[in-house]
Amino acid sequence: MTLRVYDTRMREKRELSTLEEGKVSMYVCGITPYSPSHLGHARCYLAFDVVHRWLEASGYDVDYVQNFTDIDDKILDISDAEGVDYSVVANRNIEDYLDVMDAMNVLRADHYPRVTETISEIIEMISVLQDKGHAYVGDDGVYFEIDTVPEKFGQLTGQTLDMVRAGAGGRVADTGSGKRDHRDFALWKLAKPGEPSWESQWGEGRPGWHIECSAMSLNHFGEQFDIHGGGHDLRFPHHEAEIFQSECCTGREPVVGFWMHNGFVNVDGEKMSKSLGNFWTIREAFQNHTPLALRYALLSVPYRNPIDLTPEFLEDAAMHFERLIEAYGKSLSSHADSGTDLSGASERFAAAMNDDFNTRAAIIEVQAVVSAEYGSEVAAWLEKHAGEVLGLLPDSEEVLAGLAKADSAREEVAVRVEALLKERETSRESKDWARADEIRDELASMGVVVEDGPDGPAWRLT
RNA sequence: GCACGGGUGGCAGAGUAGCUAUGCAACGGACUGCAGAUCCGUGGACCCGGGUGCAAAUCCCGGCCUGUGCUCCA
Repeated sequence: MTLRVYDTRMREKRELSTLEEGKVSMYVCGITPYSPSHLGHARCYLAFDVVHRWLEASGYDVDYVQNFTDIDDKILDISDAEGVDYSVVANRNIEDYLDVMDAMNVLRADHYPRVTETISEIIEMISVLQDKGHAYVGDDGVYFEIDTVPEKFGQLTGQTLDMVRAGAGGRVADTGSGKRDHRDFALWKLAKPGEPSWESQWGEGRPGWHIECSAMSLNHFGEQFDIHGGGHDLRFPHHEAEIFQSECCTGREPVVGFWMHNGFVNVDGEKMSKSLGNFWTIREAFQNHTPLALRYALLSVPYRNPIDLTPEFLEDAAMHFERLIEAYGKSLSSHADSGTDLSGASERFAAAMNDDFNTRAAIIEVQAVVSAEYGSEVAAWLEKHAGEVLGLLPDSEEVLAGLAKADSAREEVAVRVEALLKERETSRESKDWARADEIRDELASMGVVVEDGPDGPAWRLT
């Protein structure tokens, strides 16, 4: 069985092939830490977490790099407003990001390079580009000149130079900068008074947005690497700019084997984004749903499709998640093998994941196993698939502790409940339905649900 | 406007030519004083119009709708 991955550049699913047998170098564009992370971020890093996990489960040795853009205009805006150093804002939001990702069982990347720790490599890369004639110095910074390699344009979006040159339907006014052409992009921005800056041969300044990723990937992986991931919105200009920078710097192409882009989280059919202001932070979402239930929700749609976030969607996922945990807990406590054959489920699960990481189809297999007869083999299967690969399970100790806690809560009220149930049975025998229902209501107010069955009433706590 | 995606039953979402997707919801039955849980079962879809094929949700052409990108953005 082969793993097929959709590549944005070739616009097709292809069998994964890597530069080095058995190894995968993966770079995913990280956050700009100017505010707490929102659900759009969660979706992205959850998606690539599953990519990471499945590659490892498939036997690959994955080297995963994710950057932090810890200096940027918006960070500066906020640090100005608060009267603190930009690093305070960046560090605070990076911590928030790592916390919520940990809570959602996102495995850490191997490296988290920061722009401010990559300045010398960035300057080196820009000067190579300048030496090779791809960059020029403008009034306010250094720019990449698209016209030096026009054939590289449009690889991820299919746009041609002419159509962008034409002015995007009149939307491109003056560039307000020292660019020669509005399609050129900044490599180095000269500092305005009071801004944090670093020394360079072009003057005090800081890196443009796109160059960091090229410098970091070159730094960690060398001239080429296997997978580059990020949100769909980064295809242009960010990722196309990276192609220009990296390939013009090293002369090697393609810089990236597979470009992967995740779809958006939408609210009312519109992209959730900080600029539109229609976002929920991950922490806000935690108030209504547990981190893992949220993880379940966001993985229940294939990573390239948009997710339309509604309360119903989240509640549906939370329900499935609870069933999963219940099944896992019961399987853990049943020490005997129930003899269920799970090989078909394993095969279908693997086929789903091998088809461009189709977590939706994989979760359907999990749901099928959840409704199978519980036994120790079910616990083992769930740990391997729902746990290791999808990251949906808490520690077994935690689940068992939850069960124990529920048991003791049950014990606490058991005597009283049993007494009331006995009285209710007496009422039922004498067909005093009013009294029987009254007792049931009373139990309900204690959080006890009564379910009559052929063997008499059963009860559980809500 | 241009580019790239997507339009499948109430919802989510598989399916790239022929054989039930699946889950939730709905409906029916069993069970039940009622309710709930459970079990069994049922119905229901392929945006529109052309074309190619013995056969199209699936391929081709046209149209419509929608998302994203073209500006900071996961």
